Amino acid sequence: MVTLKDIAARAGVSMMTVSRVINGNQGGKVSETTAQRIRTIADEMGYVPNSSARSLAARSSRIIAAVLRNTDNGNPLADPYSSLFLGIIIKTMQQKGYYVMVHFVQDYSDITLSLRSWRAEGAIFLGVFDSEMRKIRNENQMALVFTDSYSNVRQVSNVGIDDYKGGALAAEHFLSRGHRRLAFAGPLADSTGVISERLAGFSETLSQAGVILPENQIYNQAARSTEEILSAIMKSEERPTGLFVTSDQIASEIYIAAHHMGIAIPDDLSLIGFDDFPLERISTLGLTSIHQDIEEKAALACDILLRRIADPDIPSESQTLDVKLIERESVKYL
Amino acid sequence: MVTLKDIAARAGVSMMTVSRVINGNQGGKVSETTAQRIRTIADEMGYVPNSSARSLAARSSRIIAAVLRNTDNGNPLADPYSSLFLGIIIKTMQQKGYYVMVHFVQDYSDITLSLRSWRAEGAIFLGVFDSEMRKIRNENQMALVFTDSYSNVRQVSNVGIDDYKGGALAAEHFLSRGHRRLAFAGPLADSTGVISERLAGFSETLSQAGVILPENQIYNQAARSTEEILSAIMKSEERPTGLFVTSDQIASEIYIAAHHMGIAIPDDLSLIGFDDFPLERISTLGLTSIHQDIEEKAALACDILLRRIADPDIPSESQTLDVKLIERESVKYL
DNA sequence: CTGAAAGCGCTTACAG
DNA sequence: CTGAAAGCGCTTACAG
Repeated sequence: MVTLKDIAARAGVSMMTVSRVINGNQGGKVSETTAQRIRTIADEMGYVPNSSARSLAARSSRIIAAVLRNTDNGNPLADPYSSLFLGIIIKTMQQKGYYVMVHFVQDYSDITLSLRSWRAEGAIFLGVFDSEMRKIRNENQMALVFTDSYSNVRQVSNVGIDDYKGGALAAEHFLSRGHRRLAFAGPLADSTGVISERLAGFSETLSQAGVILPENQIYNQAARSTEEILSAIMKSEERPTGLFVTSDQIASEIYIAAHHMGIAIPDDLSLIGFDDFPLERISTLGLTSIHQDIEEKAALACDILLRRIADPDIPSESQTLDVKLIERESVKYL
Repeated sequence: MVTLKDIAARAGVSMMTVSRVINGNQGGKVSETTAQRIRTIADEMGYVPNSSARSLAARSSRIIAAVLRNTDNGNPLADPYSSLFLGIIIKTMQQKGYYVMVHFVQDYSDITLSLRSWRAEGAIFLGVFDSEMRKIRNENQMALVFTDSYSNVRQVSNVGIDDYKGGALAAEHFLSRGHRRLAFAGPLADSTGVISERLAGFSETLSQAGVILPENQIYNQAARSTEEILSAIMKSEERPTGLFVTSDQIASEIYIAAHHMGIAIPDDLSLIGFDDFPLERISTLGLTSIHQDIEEKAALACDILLRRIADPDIPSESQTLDVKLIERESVKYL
């Protein structure tokens, strides 16, 4: 391995001069002539700085940790939403000269280790960490940004969307189309803020219009297959005419199961999804969905993180992005 | 930050003794009594080893680089296949005590930098790196494993599947069901070995049975929308009765576009996908598909990499996993 | 504009 | 079973 020392020897200068040139000669501290010469030599020798050494000496690692909740089935990246999000983070951070290490964490003790071992300068959390948030923040003084959190812990940066409004928009849309009997499906088991907010927005908006979302029309999609849910809906005494699901992913499965079972969407059952996931499939499907801007959300998370790294003293910052309903053809006029 | 030195001072021993205990007291070199005491103190003080320092001193980083080809649209993790694969790699490596850094690379020069800067002990490449493979191997003496490569470079480890056979199986299945006019769709632009092998296996097997796959029934899915392809197929003079696509992802889009356009699968058009992607959607769809075991493939890539890290002198090792056809209901008997 | 010294927090290699 | 010394490859902080 070529080191600064090797280059210094070859160039007949001190390591410091080489170091300054490699690091961009801050403030014109090295004459352009020597700088040029050193750059040429470094290139010739194929010099690549040793990040560990730099990290150790400068106490600055340029590492960002992306922390994902390890799901039971075992692959956090099986979820297209998380994958897309992570991809944007990696790309953005890389452009800014940071390295991204990805950590899947199961329980709390994993987290501190992940963050501290490499002296990560910042961390972005994907998934639900509400219950550990306070401890994470207290034990780790680096820049942290959470996503989609509904914890009440103060002094924590978070990027989320208006999930309640998303549910409300779905309800309003159904109501405006004349629907009065509705159903909801989502991964309730998570009991994450995100899902319960969407449900709350949906059911409360319905209530306000005098429409009740019956308890038995709230389906836990994590516990039952798509077919089971659909057939339960279709067999209901007071059969729902519309179904709101908490992701386009689920909506997609509903479409296919429906097609299979001879249920026409929207003729037999209207459907609203969530995410407006940027995929040809979703638009071809003609799925009406609550739009959230994943790109913007991820970019914002990076942005906040980078600002906190640059100045650790700025106050924590939480932002809630707006959502809107994208109307396509999956909701029928009654 | 708590350091070895702090612990040593508190315990009244040398740094070396602490170091040995922290690293698992290799070979019972420290008495269990002191070891116990040191562990307690380390826990109390919340000691987390500094990986940079360790990496620098031991010349062993315990970092694995996952290198993904940066796609034009910009997010390599928008592809569910890559995401799933990466997830398995991260999970597996983490279990073995390695850290995974993810790099998106555009052109060749990015790669060496990514690998060397942190002195990664190994790297797994996802995507097509055939043309740079030789240079990558020559310039980086760490353990490397490529995936789905069709380069003829020797002394390189690769994990792939029998893509040709996959195409052949699809052809045989169509033939056995009486199909004689067929079409193919995939991202030809890539001109990756993977896609052209699948095409070759498909078209050559057809040829051998006296069936020609016409040039104009080979669709470049990267250049045309799913609807365009479908309508081109349906408008053909000699209308194909079956379509083979190179991923379940594409098949999924075909289903939806077909549904939209009033084309029944398999009644109007039979369909075979590729991957047998582990998703409820695919099985609900009833898609007949060529199965490849992504879990096994990723695990194998990790396995080979770890063995090469453990012993750099073992010969490079390329493995080709088998594929099989999973029959569901998307191919009609003619 | 350039450099000598000290140190970041560990491990290796040796000595006892 | 334990430790003192040297060094990994850089940067910081200072001096000139």
